[in-house]
Amino acid sequence: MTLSSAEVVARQRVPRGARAAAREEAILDAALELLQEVGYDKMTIEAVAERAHAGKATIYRHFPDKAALVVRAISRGAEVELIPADTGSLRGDLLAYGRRAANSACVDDRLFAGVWQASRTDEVLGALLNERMWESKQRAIRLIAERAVERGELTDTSRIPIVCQVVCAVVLHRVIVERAEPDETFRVHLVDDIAIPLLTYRGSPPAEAGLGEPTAGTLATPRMGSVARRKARASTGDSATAHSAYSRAARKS
Amino acid sequence: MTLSSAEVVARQRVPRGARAAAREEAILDAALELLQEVGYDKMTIEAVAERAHAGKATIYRHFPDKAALVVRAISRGAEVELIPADTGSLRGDLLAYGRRAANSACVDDRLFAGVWQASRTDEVLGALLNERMWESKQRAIRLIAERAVERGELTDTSRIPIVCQVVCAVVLHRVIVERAEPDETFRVHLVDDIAIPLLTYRGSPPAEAGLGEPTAGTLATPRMGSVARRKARASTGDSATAHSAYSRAARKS
DNA sequence: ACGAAACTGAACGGAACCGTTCCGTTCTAT
DNA sequence: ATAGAACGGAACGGTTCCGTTCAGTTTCGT
Repeated sequence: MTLSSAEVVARQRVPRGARAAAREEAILDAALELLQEVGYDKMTIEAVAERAHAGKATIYRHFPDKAALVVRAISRGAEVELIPADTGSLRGDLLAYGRRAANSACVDDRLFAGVWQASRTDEVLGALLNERMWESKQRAIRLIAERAVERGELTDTSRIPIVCQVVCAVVLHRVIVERAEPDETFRVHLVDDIAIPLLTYRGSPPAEAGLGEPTAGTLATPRMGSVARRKARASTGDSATAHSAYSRAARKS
Repeated sequence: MTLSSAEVVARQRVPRGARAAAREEAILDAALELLQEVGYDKMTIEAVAERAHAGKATIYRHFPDKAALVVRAISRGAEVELIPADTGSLRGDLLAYGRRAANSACVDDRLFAGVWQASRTDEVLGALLNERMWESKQRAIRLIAERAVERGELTDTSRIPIVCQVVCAVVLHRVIVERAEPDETFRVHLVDDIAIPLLTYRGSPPAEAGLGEPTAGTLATPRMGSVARRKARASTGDSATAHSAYSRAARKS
């Protein structure tokens, strides 16, 4: 009569042991590959099973349904955070990070494009994408910029958020719209022609008036939950203090 | 025995007349709406028929299949090119263009995200997206920058392509990743904190060494055909002469 | 006004895919 | 070594969607 909640919720136990872990890994790898190759909708469980040399039954023994499999597959790669190396200079840090992050950025962005539609109706997936595609990279670039401030290479911190946004955006554009890889030529271009000019620009400071939330009212999907955003803020410690009105408004949401 | 090619190819004639044109318009409108709401894969012919108050048979009388319907729907909106108004100043032109283009950019970018996966295996769709999402906007921004050069507001033309790329990228990022609208606050930010700093930056000129094609070899989809690209080059007349090595390499492809 | 063309709505076959179930085999824990 | 857990493979219902066909109605051209 008294069933533990685990027994009620988990209708069939998830397999344990060494073999089970190996199969699960193969399944998640196959799923992640297919997600960026054909996207969420065209990724079939049968195809995942075939690529992982697994039976469909095994997949459903490990994951309750397709959505859960996708969420697990995507969150798997996001577990290791990429800490930018300290090369001693702002430009060196940016280029070094670009080299290390190029491959994963390429994968991430294609993944993002393949899963974006599905993430509009799946809040968990949306939060996951937001973290992996965007906030994680924001943190890395912010860290690099803050080290440059400590070195004295940079005095104006108000433009750091802008560069985070622009760098992420241009890489996404490169991979998705231009359909090309972020190769070395591109990375040098991104650092020398875009990031550094924006960071060192000495004009009137970023506009301070006219805040206001971005008007998300007409968007079909509710904006992201605040969990991931709060987590990001905590981990970066808000050490860059002088942000433009725009970036402050964006963070507040 | 002697059948005209039209009779052979078109197994059933496409309806003619005033009513047919009206139905076709309603169908294309419905398709375009659904494409940005749910994406290519989840857009069903039944849903298009229902939203257009049309029978499915009518749709298949006008279009051979789903792919053709989607291509026609997307190419429809791209027919009117948005010519930026001349307000007398660079900043004014950029803001004015931003205001006029904000709505369509929002639609375009969501559309892009919804159709991107399908465009990887459909070359026609890919070329269409490239034109509508990217080259069309590039031309507009380039025109604005060239007018600023004529006015004397701008002397260094080498950074114009960079700004085209960055502006398009940041708008896409705003709509797709940040999932917010490109409202007035954002547009001012984009112009004052990003576009103008990049255009007026006076550092060492964009790098001249290390050209090389972007390595698109590992991409599953063949890069864009050259038709749309050639058209874009012809219409802008190559009047900005001094481009960085990066932008020259990108154009050459 | 009247025949032809075009339309809506409904139904259908065929294919794909999800999630489940069964069976015979292989691995694992003890 | 052996019992039981986990596996691959195949098959199955149920659902969805594509593309077609067929009735019955509305609109157009002449």
